[in-house]
Amino acid sequence: MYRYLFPMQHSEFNDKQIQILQVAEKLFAEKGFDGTSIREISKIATINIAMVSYYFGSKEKLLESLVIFRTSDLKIKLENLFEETLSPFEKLAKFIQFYIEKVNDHKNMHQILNFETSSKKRVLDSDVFTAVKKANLDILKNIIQEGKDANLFKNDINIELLIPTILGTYFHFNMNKSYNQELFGLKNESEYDNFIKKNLTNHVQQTIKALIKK
Amino acid sequence: MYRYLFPMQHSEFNDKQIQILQVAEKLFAEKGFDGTSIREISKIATINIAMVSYYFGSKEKLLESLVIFRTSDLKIKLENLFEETLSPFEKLAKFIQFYIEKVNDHKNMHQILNFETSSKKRVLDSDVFTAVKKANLDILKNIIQEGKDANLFKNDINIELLIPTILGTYFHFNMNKSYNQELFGLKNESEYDNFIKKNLTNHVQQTIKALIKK
DNA sequence: ATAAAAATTAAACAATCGTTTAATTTAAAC
DNA sequence: GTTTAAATTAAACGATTGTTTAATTTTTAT
Repeated sequence: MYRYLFPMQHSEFNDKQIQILQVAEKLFAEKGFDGTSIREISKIATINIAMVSYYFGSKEKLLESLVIFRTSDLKIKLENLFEETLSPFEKLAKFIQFYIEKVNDHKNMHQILNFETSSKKRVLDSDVFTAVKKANLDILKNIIQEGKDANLFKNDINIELLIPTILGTYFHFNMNKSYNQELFGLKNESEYDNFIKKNLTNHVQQTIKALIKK
Repeated sequence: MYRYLFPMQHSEFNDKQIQILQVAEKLFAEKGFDGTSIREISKIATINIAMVSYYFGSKEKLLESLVIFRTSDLKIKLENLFEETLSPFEKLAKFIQFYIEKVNDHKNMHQILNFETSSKKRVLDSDVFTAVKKANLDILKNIIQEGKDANLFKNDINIELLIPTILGTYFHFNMNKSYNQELFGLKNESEYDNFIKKNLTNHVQQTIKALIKK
């Protein structure tokens, strides 16, 4: 009997651990942390109940490991965008497109984080997310500044409030999924996803553009 | 020993029931439905554990009763607005202000609903909310139409996506409360609430206005 | 091939969960 | 004031929770 008691800070997870993390991510997103039992995770992941404690120590530490496992995926990488010869408007549109795309790719993790960060039950190490959020915000700030310098964007823009509008629109759309599926006549999953990629993304792009253009 | 076994469809709740509902609302919002125990509710509401089953039948039915208890509060009442001699721009601004104000007044209930409607654990009677959402949407549609008729608004507006932007911006701001408190230097609760009432509301108003104005 | 380490298992653990019980107290009706 | 109904209580219920145990199997290293 061996025990993984060291903290998993550098996401050195083996295949079995990743298998557990993926099932946990799905179930936590669908039913919430408190609404998901270890037995349920074990059953779907086809492992023994004891393996969760064995690999992660506890249910809470499983959540912490999941966060560590996914943290790197939350950062948007747009550094390359700045080297391209795009106008500030084009850069902004791409930023929005990539951001929504990224968040949509990891919607389960974001669903979990949205609940956990507003919940008073558990305290997740928010420093990591704060850093990620600020890094993503800085990318936007640079684009806006470029547009200001080129005399294309307004000067009195509250950049910090653009993120809530960009992501908030997406999240709110997703939080009312079945309602919106009916409202927009999106019959299946692929139509729904396509609507996000095209219509919703375009709506957000147009919205932000209208707000900031001089 | 008597038992309240009939369904509570018309929110005829007595003082004790309302007391329980208010505590439950707060705790469900803070810790989630599954993260809140009946014993915890009872303790804070200073009632006996059995009273929840006595009055509501079960924990799930307590949630259903809570939804019924609050449903009427979710509708925004703006009929009077149409009788005023306001321009479509002013009406739109007022609509946004009232909507955000209303949602902010019942943020706990909305927090619960946001989780429950996206959760696959329980199924709330969504017909009620769908009706409320559509009614609120219709008010906005009327305002937009008025603006179109007056040749003030664009003709190619996707009205259905305006709501996600209006409410999504607010919800996303609230979901990252502590992050935003630091980012905007909002030291206490009243400063935070004031920021929503003024800055955030103004931001949303400007955003929607910029998007739709011809 | 043997020994040590790691992985996996079934079973049991105590704690907590929502719910029900039966008895008692309080309030309402006559 | 007596009777009936409603409200409230402490205690117990069985089920489920996360976690640990001790034994066994599998893998790795020598």
